[in-house]
Formats: sequence, structure tokens, C-alpha cells
Amino acid sequence: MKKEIPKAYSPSEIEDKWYKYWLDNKLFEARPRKDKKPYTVVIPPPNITGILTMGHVLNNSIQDVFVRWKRMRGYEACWVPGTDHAGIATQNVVEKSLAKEGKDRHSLGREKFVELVWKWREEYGGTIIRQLKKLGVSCDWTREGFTMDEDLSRAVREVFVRLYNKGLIYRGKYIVNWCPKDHTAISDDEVEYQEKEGKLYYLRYPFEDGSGYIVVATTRPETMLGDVAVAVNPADERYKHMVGKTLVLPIVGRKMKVIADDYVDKEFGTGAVKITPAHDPNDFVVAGRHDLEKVIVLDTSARISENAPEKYRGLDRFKARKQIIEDLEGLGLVEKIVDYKLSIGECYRCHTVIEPYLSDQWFVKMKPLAEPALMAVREGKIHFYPDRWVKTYEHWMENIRDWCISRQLWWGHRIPVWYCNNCGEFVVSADQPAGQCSKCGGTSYRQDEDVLDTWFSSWLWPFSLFGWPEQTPDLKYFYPTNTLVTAADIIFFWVARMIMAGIEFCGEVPFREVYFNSIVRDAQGRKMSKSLGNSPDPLDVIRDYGADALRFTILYLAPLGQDVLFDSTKCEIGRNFANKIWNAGRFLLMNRDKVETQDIKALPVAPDNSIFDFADKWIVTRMHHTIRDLNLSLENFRINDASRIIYDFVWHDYCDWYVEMVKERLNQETGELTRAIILSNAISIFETALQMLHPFMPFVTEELYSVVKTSADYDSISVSEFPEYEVRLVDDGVESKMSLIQEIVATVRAMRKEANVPPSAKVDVVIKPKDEMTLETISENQSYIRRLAKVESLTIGFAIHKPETSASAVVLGTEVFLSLEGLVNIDAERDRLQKEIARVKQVIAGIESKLSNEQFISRAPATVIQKERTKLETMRLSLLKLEENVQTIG
RNA sequence: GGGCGAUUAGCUCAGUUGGUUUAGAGCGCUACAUUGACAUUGUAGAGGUCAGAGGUUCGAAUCCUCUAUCGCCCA
Repeated sequence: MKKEIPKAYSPSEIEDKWYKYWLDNKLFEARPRKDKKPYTVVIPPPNITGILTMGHVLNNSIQDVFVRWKRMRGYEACWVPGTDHAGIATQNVVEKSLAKEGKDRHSLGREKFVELVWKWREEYGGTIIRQLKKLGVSCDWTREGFTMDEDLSRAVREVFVRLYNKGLIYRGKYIVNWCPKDHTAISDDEVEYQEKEGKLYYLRYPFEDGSGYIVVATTRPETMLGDVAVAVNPADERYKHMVGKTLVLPIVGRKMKVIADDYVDKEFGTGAVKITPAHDPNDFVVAGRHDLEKVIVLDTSARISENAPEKYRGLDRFKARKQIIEDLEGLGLVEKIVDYKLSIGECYRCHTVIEPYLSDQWFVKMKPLAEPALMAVREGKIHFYPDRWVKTYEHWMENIRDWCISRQLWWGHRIPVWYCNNCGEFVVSADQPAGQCSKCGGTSYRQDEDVLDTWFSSWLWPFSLFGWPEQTPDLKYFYPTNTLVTAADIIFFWVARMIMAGIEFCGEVPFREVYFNSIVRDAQGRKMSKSLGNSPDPLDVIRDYGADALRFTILYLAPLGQDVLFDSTKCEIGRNFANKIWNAGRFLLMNRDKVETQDIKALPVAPDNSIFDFADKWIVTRMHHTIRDLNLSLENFRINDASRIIYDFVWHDYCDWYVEMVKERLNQETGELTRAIILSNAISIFETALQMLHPFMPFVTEELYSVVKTSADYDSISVSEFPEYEVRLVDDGVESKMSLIQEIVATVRAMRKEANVPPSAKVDVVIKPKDEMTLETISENQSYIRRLAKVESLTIGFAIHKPETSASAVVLGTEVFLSLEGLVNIDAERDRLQKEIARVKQVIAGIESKLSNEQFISRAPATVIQKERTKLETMRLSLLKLEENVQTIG
């Protein structure tokens, strides 16, 4: 079975092949089963309008690591994918394409428009899902959900009805955040605040009786058209005598009173505030207290409305602002205009400046839902990683405000409220009411025009996906889910609300752990954004470097709780690593071919065979420590630690040292059976390494596993058994022995370099060990030292004298001499030794001062003191030898 | 204004409850190496007063306080 293996790993051919294989063999499909524990993850559903970003790459790579890891550990791993209908975003996209044809949604009509959006969704809505598959994610695609699916929509209506019946949903005229571009209300959380340079306008409002004027300060002078009062603080001496007096609103001519209200901040502006109840949330509250009229002077596009003087009607709010200031200046009513830094609210979708706007909306009373959700996190029913997000969560939950859930859009879940066409009475019902109107007996109804906030469906995601409100077997088995991986910027939008919904509707938290993944930034630390064009297209990166490389790199770079600075060229880390693994596999296969007369699959696997030497013992020990550390890191959500651990093991332990040692053994052994066993040991270690690596780099590991595997137990590495730490396979002493060998090798290499010995030249080395144990270790492994340090003859013994012309070094008390007939550079050698002597002296001085400190002796633990004593001894011995050797130079 | 985070090698970052640390890695840099796993490589090397100042401690990159700079969230 000779096989040509290319020198370099090329991912593109391999990735598609294996992804298809996994899907064809239904390896990611999960079902309720008694013999296994479930491990459930629901994907944060990307918008159907979205395309894959680096943020998605990180988020989904993390989920895939957990899911694959758990699957291999014997859990029934269920990762449910899906998409979000994204009300505003999707409607915008479709409207834009309509506009290109010179049409708009109103000319089309609601029904046709919604049909069109569905068509758009069929055609383009799956883009991000296709892209996700390129990443190799192990989702159960048979369970793919969409927030507008019939099942999920049913859950939305059911939830609305239940909350309404419980008195937690109400309708009312309130000030909401209005986006004049999208023509809809948005929730408080959907407003983004930006610091901007603006102006503060000081306007004079004259008294009716001609006794002068009062000066008010405002940042939005155009709203004066809707003013109905001026308020001052009742404790403000400056204005006390003016309260109750009548003003005439300039331009408009409306008569209004000066009122007193505690809300007014004496320090802000002049201490007198104009009151515009229909266009400011605070003024709205004040107006309620004083029973003031609410005059709406803007229309839904934030143009001046019919309720204002004719001159301004139809003007855009910013144009109106200019015009009004101009006109007021003409009347001599502008006191001054000063520069002012203000925080402006923008629509998080389109970045249009939000207008506070009085309108009829539906709200959810949040306080009763928030309380148990807050407790759940406080009591540890849900853990956050990193846990500092708990504080943010608590702060928000303690100050929670009601949630405006109605949106003036066409695309979304229509509010399940029906109005009697006859009398206007409304019925809240999951389905169209069939019977007679309870009030007038009418039988025809029309449904509320508005749709629900998109988050009103995504907060049900962890259970609506499993068939809620039906008590399905899936729901019983897979809910609550285990791990939620998401970005922290939707902790309020989504995470907190899911917790509330889970507890309210299922009586159980929706997940046990929340992992907040890093934010991916560009190399300069800027947030990735479309407008900056600094976001690499993950598909390009996959094409250039491979999906495994991208996954590994971003996981390796993203520590828990820190942002990650990413640049495509960093994927060299992952690409080079994939190539390294590939070539380790290539080495094994090429050598296996040389012993093909042996049926390598039939050979006993390490350590249960006779050929299990120092190198095998060492790598098996290292491997089990790696398994232990890797599993621990993953259990603690320290994914970048985990990727480092496996990286170091594969590259440094396995490739740099173990493979080199295997080469030496193959070189020495002539018996084919022995050679085959050596290889089978090496292959079995490699297989385990592949398994550990598989959650991170699924493709290359699957490919190599398929060609290298000896056991033939599993059709796919993705359903093979994840390695578990076995303490019986750990040899306690072998690591320190190996590190002695490694240090000796490194020292010889360094000495060679120092003396300018060409890399190909062989050298003679003489070693005088520190003690019997060292002697034994070195003797037993001298062939490795020879090969790794390119040594011709190696002499070991206690009765050794330093060769005449040689370089010397001391490694943990053991002397190493490098014979350099005519090669030794006396000055360089002396320098090197002097430097080392100085360093060792410093270390000794440090330890001595510690040990001579009575406080240290009396207070430090005995083990620490003993360690210091041992260290001192070794260092003193080294110093002695170094000084001896420096004297015999030349 | 309130809260949170960061500051360690030229760059990007590890350093888990203070003591196996003589502060590590990757990239970059310097030197050398190419007949078989890999130049997407190997070997060796240079490079750090752990932001600054105090404090706690026998012992601090690690804990506490303050200061400085940067970033994020909330008002």
C-alpha cells in the first residue's frame, strides 16, 4: 500500500471530502438516547442578511471545539444551528433592491412584500450557513432552525399570549426611540450613544405681560415647536417669583406656563427647561405630573408635522433647526449659542440619529422576569466565563426597564392581537379568533399591523428549537442546554433575556455556562467593520491557509476575556502547524512502508510490547501529562491554553525530540520486527495526538487518522474516543532524566556553535557525570546524545580528566567537555565561561542571602527551604568546576 | 460622573490559588545549516529596571493603595 504523500499539506482537496463524509455518515446527528448524557449547544443564530465574519469564525470555532471534544468523550453532542430573521436588517435589504427597480414596499402591499422577503431568504439567506460549513463545524444540520419557521413562530405567539394573560404585556402611548429612516420604534438597548460636538442654544421665551423673558437652553431647538411649558426647580431662588406666569411661545404663539418640578437640574444651562412632552422622555414624565398637552410636531420621518406653523411643515428636523434659529435670531430671541459635547443616540442598524417619539407601542414588564433570572446567576445556576460579566449583568438586571417589543415593520412575527372590525375591542390569541366579539358580537377581525422585535423570537431559541410549547422528547432530553458561546455585546439583548424566558416558560435556566468570546480586532486594535474595510473575508483566508489553520490560529490567539488582534498573515501559525503535523505523519508512513512485510496493525501497541524504551516511556509520560492538562484547560474554558498545550506537545516533544530519537532507533535496529514495533509505538502516540488535536483541526487530523490508524476501531476520528489521562502510564522519573539529556544536547550544540564547528562535522565529547544516577542515564541514552548533538565519540566516566584542548560546560553539576583539536578559540571560550561563572555566582548569592535570613528559615515552608538548599548545592558544585576549567584553558 | 479591563522582549501575547522562574512563547532580527518527515524547516544567539510610586510579606510580574496612559460598558 505504498502511497505518494505530498511534501506539503494542501487543505483544499481534503476539507470538502471529509465534510461530505461526515454529513453523509450522519456523524453529527443527535437524538435522545438513554445510554448517553446529552451535551447541547445552540448556535447564536446569525442574521440571514449576514456574511461570515472573523467574529463568527472565532465564535463557531470555540463551539466546535467544545462540541467535538464532548462528542469524543462519549456525550450525545447536539449542536443546533440556525438563522435569525433580523427584522429591520432584512426588510432594509429587500427594500433597497426594490428601490433599484424604482418600487417601494407600499406600492407592492404588505402581502406581496412579505412574499418577496421569503423569496429573498430562500435565495440569499443561506449564505452564512454555507460559509459556516467551510469552517468544518459539527452542527446537526437536520435540526437547522429559523426564527420565522412555523414551529418557532408558534412559540412566539404562545409566549405573547401567556405574558399578556399574566399581565406582563401592555400597550400604551409612550416615548420610544424612533428611527426616522427605518420608520420603527427600537428598544432602549438598540440605541448606540456617540459623543459628538454639538451646540447648546440659549433661547428667550417672552412673558405675555411684557415683563421680559426667561432663557432656556436646548440642544434640539426645533422641538420648541412642540413646547407646552417651561419648568424650573422649585428650590431655585432665581425663578421662584416666575412660577405660574404665562409665556408666549415664539413663532408658534402658544400660551404656556412656567411650572415648578424637581426634575429640573439647577446647574444645567440656565436652570429653566423647555418642556416638549411628545419629543423627550423626561419631559413626557413631567407633562404627566402637570397634566400638560402633548403636541407631536414631527412625523415618522422626523420632518416637521401638521401641528406646527405652516412655514416649517415638511422640513427635515435638521433643516428646521437651522431655519428656526435663523428666525429666532431675526426676532432677537437667541441669547447665545455655545459649543457643547453631547451624547447622541443612533440606531444600531442604520446609524440614523434617533428621535424620542410619542407613539402607541407594546411593552413587556421586565421586573418580574428579571428577578429570578438575576437570582439564577447569583446562585451559580449559570456560570459566566470570564465571571466579571456577572457584575455587568447584575447592574442591568437591577435597573431593568420595560421592553418595547413592537416594531413598525412588515417582516417579522405579527403581533397576535386582533381587533374587532366593528367595535375596536381587541383579543389576544395565538390564532385568529373564530368566535364572536365579546363586546359587540362582531365576527370580523383585523390583526395588529405591527410585528415583534426580532429578539422576541431569539430569546426563546434554546427551547423553541426543541419544539416548545410541546413537551417533546427532544426538549426533555436536550434542554437545558450546556454551553452558550457568544459575544458580550449582546449580553442584554440576548443572554439575559434567554435566561428570563427559560426560567419563565420552562421553569429551568436555558444553559449552564456562558462563554463570552473575544472581540476580533484588526492588527491595529480597531474593531473590524465594513466601512473601514479591515475585516478579512474568512473564505479568502480559508482558501489561502486552510480552515484548520484559520481555526487553530484564532483559537491560539484568543485568550479568555481579552480581545484578539487578528491579521490574515497570522494564519501562518496554523498553516505551519498543520504542515508540521502532516510531515510527521508523512515520516511515519514512509517508514512504515519500509517494513511492510510486517503487519503493523497486528503488532501490540505501546506500552504492552517488549520494545518500549526510554524514548517511548518519556513520550508516553509527556503525552499523558498533555492529556491531563488539555482536558483541564478545556474544562476551565481556557481554550487558548489548550491549543498551546497540544501545539507544544506535537511540535516540541513529539517532532523535535521523540521523532529524532525514533530515527536513531530505526537506524540502529536491523531486525525488521523490532523496527516495526518501534514504528507502531510511534504511530500509536501520533494517533492519540491527532485525537487531542481533532477538536481544533478537524480536517487534517481526520485525513491523517484515516491513513495512519492502526486500530481500525473507528470510521472517523470525530467519533473516536478522546484520550483520557492514565496515571499508570506515567513514569515519574523519566521526565527529569530526559531533561538532563536535552540539556546536555543543547549544551554541546551551543559549544559547537561557539567554537564555529560546522554543523556537519562530528565532534568528540567527554562527560564527567555528577553522580551514579546521572552516569547511568547518560550511558543508557548515549546513542541519542550522539545523534542529536552530532557526536563521533562519547566518553563517560568519573575518572576523567579534561581533554587538553577543549571547551567545557557544567550541566546540573555534570561536566561536559568538547574536544577541539586546534579549533578552540581560547578568548571566546574564556569569555563564555566567565560569563557563566558570573551568572552562577549571582544565583548563589541570591540563594545564600535567602538562606541566611532567619525570617525565611523560620517562616517559609520546609519544602521551599529544601529546594533552595539543593539548588545551592548544585550551583556551588557547578561554580567549582567552572572555575577549575577556566584555569586550565589554553 | 459610575463600573470594568489592559499596561511583561522590536511586535503580538502567555505567565491558573505569591516560592520547581535564573520571567517564557510565536513572529521579527542575527549567524549557521539543504541527498529523503517538514525551508510552511532545523540549530544556536541577541533582546526585558514585568508602566511608575508606595505598601503587605521571609519572599511580589503575581496581593493592596495611589498615579499615568490606552480601551470598553453604563449614565
